[in-house]
Amino acid sequence: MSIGLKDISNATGYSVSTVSRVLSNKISGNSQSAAQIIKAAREMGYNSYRISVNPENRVLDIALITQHFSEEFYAYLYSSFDQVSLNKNCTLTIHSVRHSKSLQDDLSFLAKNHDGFIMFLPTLDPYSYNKIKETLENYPIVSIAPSFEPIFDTFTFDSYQGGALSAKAFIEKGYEKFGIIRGPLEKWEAALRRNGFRDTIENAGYKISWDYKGDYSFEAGENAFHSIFKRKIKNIGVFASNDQMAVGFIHAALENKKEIPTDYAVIGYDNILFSKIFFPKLTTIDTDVDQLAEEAIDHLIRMIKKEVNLNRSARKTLIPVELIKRDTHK
Amino acid sequence: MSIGLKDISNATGYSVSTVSRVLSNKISGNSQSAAQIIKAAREMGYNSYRISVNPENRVLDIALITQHFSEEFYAYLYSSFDQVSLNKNCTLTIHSVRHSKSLQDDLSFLAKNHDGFIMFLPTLDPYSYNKIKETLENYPIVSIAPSFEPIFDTFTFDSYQGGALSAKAFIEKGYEKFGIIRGPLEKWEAALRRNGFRDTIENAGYKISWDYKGDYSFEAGENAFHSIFKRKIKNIGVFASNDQMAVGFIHAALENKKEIPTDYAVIGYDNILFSKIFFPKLTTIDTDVDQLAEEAIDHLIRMIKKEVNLNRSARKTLIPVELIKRDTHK
DNA sequence: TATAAAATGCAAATAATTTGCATAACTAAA
DNA sequence: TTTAGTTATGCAAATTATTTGCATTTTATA
Repeated sequence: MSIGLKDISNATGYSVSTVSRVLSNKISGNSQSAAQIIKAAREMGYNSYRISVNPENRVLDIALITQHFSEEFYAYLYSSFDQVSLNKNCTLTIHSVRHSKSLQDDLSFLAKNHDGFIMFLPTLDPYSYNKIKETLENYPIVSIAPSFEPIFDTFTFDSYQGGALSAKAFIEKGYEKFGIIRGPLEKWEAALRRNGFRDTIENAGYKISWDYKGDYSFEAGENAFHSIFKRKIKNIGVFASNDQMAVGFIHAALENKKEIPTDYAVIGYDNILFSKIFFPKLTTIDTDVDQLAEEAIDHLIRMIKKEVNLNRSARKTLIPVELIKRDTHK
Repeated sequence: MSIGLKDISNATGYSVSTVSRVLSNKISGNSQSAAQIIKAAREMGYNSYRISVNPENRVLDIALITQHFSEEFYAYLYSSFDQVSLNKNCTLTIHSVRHSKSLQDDLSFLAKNHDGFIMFLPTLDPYSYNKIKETLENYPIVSIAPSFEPIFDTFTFDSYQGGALSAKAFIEKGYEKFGIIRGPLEKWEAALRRNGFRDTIENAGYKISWDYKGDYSFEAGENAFHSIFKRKIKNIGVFASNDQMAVGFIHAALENKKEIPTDYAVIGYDNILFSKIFFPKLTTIDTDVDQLAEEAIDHLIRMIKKEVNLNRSARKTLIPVELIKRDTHK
């Protein structure tokens, strides 16, 4: 049922005529009441274009809910989703809730103007996720943020596999000492990368002899080098949980006249643009954002078309990752 | 005047009853007519929430019209505009028209759902800009793309000043030989950066002894080095039109055992994240995207509130840039 | 080509919005 | 505090928009 003046009248307590006059600007507006009515109209989705038409015939409006950060990854993400949604005949709009004052309200509003959400909110806590699920019951949502227990159907990269691939690459080349520069473990994907690496090393009968707790920053990589340098460990395979830390590590190593990969072999994670530019070129784990976008949007469309049962419990789909062999290991 | 079934009926040739039935899903939909009607409804903005209410009392909906590319710069741009629009009590949504089949149609549609546009379409030709201006007559639009002759009120970085600052930095440090790695000159800002650099060099009584035509890519920077290396020029101040080329140049120089800044001093442009990470740390021109966003949105809001006369000819505002002195010159 | 199912348009019925008018609330000046 | 002028509000009537019953046409399928 679509929202009319009567609904806004009920919600605000003003008569239908007043609501009408405010909304057609026939009243200059005691700013009090006018603002109140306008706000309600907007929030309730007065006149919003979301017809009860079969989605089969329609261009779907999809919202990518994210938190904008000034990182290359976000540009990749938006670019991929843009391309894919075009191919699927959807219109994609991007909304940041990074500075949102009330996530519930913002999402409710967006839900009225879109057919479904792709959500990338990696820093959101499970409580808030559940709140969203309650508020937007049965609304089509796909999450692409790594999480332990998914609240919504989730598509995310196989971080465990990424760690395992790195370990395998070192083992195959005959390394016998292994180190890791971890990401912040409260981030689920950082824990997975570490576990994948560690389990594979240990299954092969080795162990991790050096473990540095980083925070994904370039500086953490530099500090990691100084830590390992002090301990005079050498000829070791180092798995960095992201490329920034890997680059920071190598940077500091080069400043200290060390050789890469002779003294320290390094594998990073993310395959950022600079990883192939950096000297030496970085061996790293590549994530195929296009594939992620493709699968996430496919699934969301099926949800919108009610081809997926929204009442079953949420499941998680892992997108495989790949090792790109370059010049910092071997 | 708001759009009703009658208007859609007129536009499509179907009776009001048919339109009504299609739009309320009472007809399964001969896909032909149904699709036609639904499309028209969407395009004409049936039921779209854009009330003729005084913008004073309202949250403004602003669209950032862009072309998504996987470059760090876009992440910066979105992040800045997101933050600023929040402070100004606006809702910002981001729309890519990179793969748009009909720019006119897409923009017309967006215009019905937003109060104004921030446009960043640096690759668009003047003809298309003029087309947009015609189609969306009197609709509030601010452009932030560099252009020679602005069609819309434009806020853009002072690229000429950037080139001039680089030249001055070299001259002050006593350099007497100067080179430039140009961006593609069909890009207006690349021409400006070059002109600013050249004019300043020539006004000081010197001349540019080496000029390489690049395309903003890392590889162009590498090739630029090989070109200058063959010609055995040394002790020269090289201004690269962007950081990627600067980094490419330095990268190739280091591979060939040259010293930076001793053999070649380099100044880049953009201050990308990696410019301070790269070894040696890159001297570069910094652009304050937050300031750009702030001024562009301020102006757009004034346009929406009709505090700016939309009929006067478009003007261009230049946002100053700044030289960040690091380790690749001196 | 026959036949059933779906789509369409007209006009009537219903629903939503706007407006005239009377009254209430507020504002500014005496 | 009073008062005149302005603006806001609600009721009910008027207008406008949308939906629906019914007869007819078109389309799809055997």
